[in-house]
Amino acid sequence: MEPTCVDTSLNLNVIPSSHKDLAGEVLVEELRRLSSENKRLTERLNQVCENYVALQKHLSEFNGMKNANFDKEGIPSMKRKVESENCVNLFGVNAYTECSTITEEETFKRPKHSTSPNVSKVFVRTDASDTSLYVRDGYQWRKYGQKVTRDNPSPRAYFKCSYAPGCPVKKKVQRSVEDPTVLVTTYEGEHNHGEHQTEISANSPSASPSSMNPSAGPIATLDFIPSKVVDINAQKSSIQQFLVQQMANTLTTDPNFTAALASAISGRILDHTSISNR
DNA sequence: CGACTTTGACCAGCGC
DNA sequence: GCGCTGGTCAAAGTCG
Repeated sequence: MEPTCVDTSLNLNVIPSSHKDLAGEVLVEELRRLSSENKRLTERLNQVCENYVALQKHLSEFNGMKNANFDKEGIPSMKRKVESENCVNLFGVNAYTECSTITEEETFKRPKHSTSPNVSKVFVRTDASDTSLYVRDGYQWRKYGQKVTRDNPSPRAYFKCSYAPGCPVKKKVQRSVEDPTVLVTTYEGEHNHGEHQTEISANSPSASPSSMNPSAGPIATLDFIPSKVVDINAQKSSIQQFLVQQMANTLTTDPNFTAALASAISGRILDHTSISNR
């Protein structure tokens, strides 16, 4: 399966050569600026696509290795660490990916936790300057502990879902060893309350559904289903959709771009009417 | 005043 | 059995 990337490059080199007045020059300048910005975004997108391809390759290699181990031993090894090296953030700022896995280590090593077999990980990139351990995901969490673990100098925070009374879901949040700007969030269990739109981003203490503001920044959105094997094609298309939406949002919310577009269209219309009036 | 966070203490599993 | 480690508890502090 060949990963395909969305071609979002825009042809912004539509510069009317006959228009040499002041407004035209401003517009040309604006178009140049937008062209360079578009180029930057295209480069960024290419980088994301490359990361995605690398991740897919990594995943297929890992799957091959895992199957080989099962064939050889019949049972999964309890010592294997399977997750942290195989889950990579696909995006840049405040974006995430999900690794729907059941941690073998936790399932077999600590029987007392086997009542919550659904374990999944989410990676959220944050600002380098930010040291908080809060990940906004649409649910309300109550922190009940924090611990420094042996394999990671940054503390691990423990949260329980307080969105509904008696909800068994817990999550652990810890910064990645390799990249301290990445928050690794581990979810355990399933919510016993109704479905809820989940929006994942970093740095929102005590995020409650009512306090969420979708316009407050780039927030990735997707239905979060712990431990379900997500179809890779669906993932791909959702990623592409997300990228296109991000691009469209960036352009449509940019007042400079919309103003330039409006003046360009009105200029064209005026041109057209003045020519037809002659 | 209630909800939430912080943080030290405690508990249980695991390896030696 | 003992020490290490991760996970949880609960009292104290903080905030709106």
